[in-house]
Amino acid sequence: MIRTNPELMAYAEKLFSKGDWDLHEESFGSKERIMEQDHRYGKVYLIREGIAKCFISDENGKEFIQEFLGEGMEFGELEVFSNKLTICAVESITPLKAFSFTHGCFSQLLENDTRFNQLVMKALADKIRYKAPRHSYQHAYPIEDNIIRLKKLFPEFTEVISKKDIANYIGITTRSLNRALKELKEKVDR
Amino acid sequence: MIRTNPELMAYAEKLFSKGDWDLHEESFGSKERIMEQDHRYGKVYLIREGIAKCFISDENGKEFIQEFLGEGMEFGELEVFSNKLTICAVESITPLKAFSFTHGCFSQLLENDTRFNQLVMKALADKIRYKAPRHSYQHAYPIEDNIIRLKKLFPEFTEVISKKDIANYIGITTRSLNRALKELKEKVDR
DNA sequence: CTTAAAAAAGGACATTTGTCCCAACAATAA
DNA sequence: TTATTGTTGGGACAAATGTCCTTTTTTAAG
Repeated sequence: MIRTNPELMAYAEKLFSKGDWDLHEESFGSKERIMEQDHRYGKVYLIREGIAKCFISDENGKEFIQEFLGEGMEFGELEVFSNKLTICAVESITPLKAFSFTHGCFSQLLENDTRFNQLVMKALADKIRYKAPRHSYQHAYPIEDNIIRLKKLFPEFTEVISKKDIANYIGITTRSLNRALKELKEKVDR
Repeated sequence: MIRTNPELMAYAEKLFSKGDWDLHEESFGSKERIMEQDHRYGKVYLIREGIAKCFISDENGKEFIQEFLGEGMEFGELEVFSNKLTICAVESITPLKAFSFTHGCFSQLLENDTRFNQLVMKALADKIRYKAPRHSYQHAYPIEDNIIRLKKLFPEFTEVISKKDIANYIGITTRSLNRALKELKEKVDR
């Protein structure tokens, strides 16, 4: 549920400590908006510590959470490859520390550092791999099954992430989430 | 709705005609299964002509269509980056012509051909960009709106793609699709 | 042309999920 | 402390969607 990428994380640490790249560290408090949807930025971020959410919101203000980003996850990288606006907003859930690459620096690394190139490529591939079954599962199974699945994957999810965010992640209303949670509990008690 | 990638297409043509890479062309009839889910293959395909569907199916046999692949779209590439099993099955809808790269050839191209590397990276990024709003939209809006949207994007979609596939793409049953289509028609007639 | 098989359309009913509320209980600021 | 706002939990009803089945239409096969 909260995605991570230790390999990329480790490599970024190494690049940072070497210091020959234009790599910075930035800090954010919790609930800070780091990127807006449909905007243009010149930076790519890589989370060093903390959790953020990446979401799309529609004109009615409904949020649909794409991913919860943990250590080693990047965002803002898609806009390096195609010169378009952001599709997601990103907001910190906990306080955050992140590396920031300028687009220029990121491109240069991609071009000159084979290992970096591979890791970024793999990170993109993983994002695709991860999304596919998730959405199909959410459509095909009742809410309850989805929650059971989340609990297995990430037992303490209710402690870190708000109900609203969980609902927006599954793509349902909080009302439906509560109903499902209640029915689940009743089943366990019996 | 049916995705394409002209840039990558053009570049693959060029590579093919030069002939110094181990690149082959393969042909398939319609409704042929080209890749199974949860399997391992040693090839990456790039569609030269025709349309295919890429889908996940669950234990009950329900299909959820990820993408309709048109000219210039690749599949089987994710498995080059992480050594895992396929997540999707791929089946031709129309007769198909496709380039096939061995994993080895694909990797070498990635490493030695900067332009190819960029194009593949961009193709991955586009797959991510494309998926995000699609799923959020499908959740947030009633079926009717989704169909109207599809019609605008791709007016002739009912002629090429079966109702069943369209339903599986939107993530609904054929019954619901028919209901929505009927109501739409009635609205237009009035 | 005839028959079988597949795809499309839709009726009737059950179930799920959403909408619109309101109440209880924090956490926070004044 | 007292408002105030936000989060959580849930009741009652409405709307959307799915399930199951039957009928019609289209396509393919003999």
